[in-house]
Amino acid sequence: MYVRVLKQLKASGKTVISSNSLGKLLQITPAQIRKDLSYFGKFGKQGRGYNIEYLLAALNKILGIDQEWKACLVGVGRLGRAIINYPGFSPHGFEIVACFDIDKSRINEPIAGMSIQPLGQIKNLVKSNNIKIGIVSVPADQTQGVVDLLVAAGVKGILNYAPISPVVETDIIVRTIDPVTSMQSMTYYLKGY
Amino acid sequence: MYVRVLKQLKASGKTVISSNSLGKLLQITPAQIRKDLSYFGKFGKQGRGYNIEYLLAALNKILGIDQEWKACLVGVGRLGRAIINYPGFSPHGFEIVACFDIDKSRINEPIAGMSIQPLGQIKNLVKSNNIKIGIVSVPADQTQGVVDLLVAAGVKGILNYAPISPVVETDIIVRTIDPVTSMQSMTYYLKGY
DNA sequence: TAATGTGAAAACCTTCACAGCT
DNA sequence: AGCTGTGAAGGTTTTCACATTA
Repeated sequence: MYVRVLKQLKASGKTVISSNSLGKLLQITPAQIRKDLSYFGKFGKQGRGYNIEYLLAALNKILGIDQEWKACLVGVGRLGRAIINYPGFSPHGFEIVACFDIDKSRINEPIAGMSIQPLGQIKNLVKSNNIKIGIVSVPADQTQGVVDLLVAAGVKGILNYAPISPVVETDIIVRTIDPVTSMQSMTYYLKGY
Repeated sequence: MYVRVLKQLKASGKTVISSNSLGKLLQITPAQIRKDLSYFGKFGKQGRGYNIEYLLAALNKILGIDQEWKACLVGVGRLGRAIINYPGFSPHGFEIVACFDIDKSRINEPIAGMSIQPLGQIKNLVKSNNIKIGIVSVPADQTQGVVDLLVAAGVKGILNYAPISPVVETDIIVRTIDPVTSMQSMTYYLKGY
């Protein structure tokens, strides 16, 4: 969130921001912001605030987004194709360098400069390309199996688009994107209306 | 998360589950599950566990997903069209009943049984259709404006697909779906590898 | 004067451990 | 025997408030 807003502020030409104004934008308290940042270092100047460019660079480093990350995608259906063609990843240093599908009729089909590979190739390609992130866009009932394949191949992070919570070892980081769950986590607060 | 897993369990034919087994599936402690549920009532039987169907029905009610929710979508570009045609919402009681775009050339274009309307119609249609949720799939720099329009029209929840955090009154619930942010929140833990 | 960084206090959340029910 | 529901304990997170610095 910090990175997202700081980028916007930088683009808008601002150079300095206080925890107070940043808090307004992020809808969190100024104290929270100062405490959050204090865990990683001292990035501000008393009396002035934070230099946006400097703080942004520091956060990029802390978050590990000052480097390129390679990802592969499993499940080249409608959703998978949309993700592969999504132009938002590469400007942020995320590159999808391989994709896989279980459907034999799709193998070797060209897409975005790659060709679709069979699941059997996951281990090879993950290792040889040093891929650390797997994107999973397969049907729910195939998700756990595919996640297990990816983890066995050496992937450390999973971006999961299926509406289930795959079970993984604690050193594997999973982020699930599920619009229905997002909706369902709103309605509780909307009931009153 | 509970609802998601309980549905799977129900589909698999199971009828009862303990906090222990549920914890394994969700990767949280049994005590956490019992405490979570205890805030809303007593749903289990000592010595047996939770009746899956009963707990699921209770949670659906608590979360407000035992009813239909109407939504509208603003921004009928590539992403917007994908969302409108996504078949996952309606089985869960979420129905997109109107859509809007700023682009005049798209007005009245038919899509999924609707026709694209101009932004000026937001207020009318949100009120007349009792729409409580707005889905926003417009470019980042138009998001805040569109969110303001939706809120002014009476929408109480926003599902935001733009990579920014719109500022809203505290009684408005926002959920942002941003794959890049999801990725960026993983890399911190992946740095070591 | 304006704003950070930070101990201390307050608030909140998770885990423990066990009485009590099936 | 097995498992829930729950006070109490233990941790963690957030907020407060102020010394300090530009």
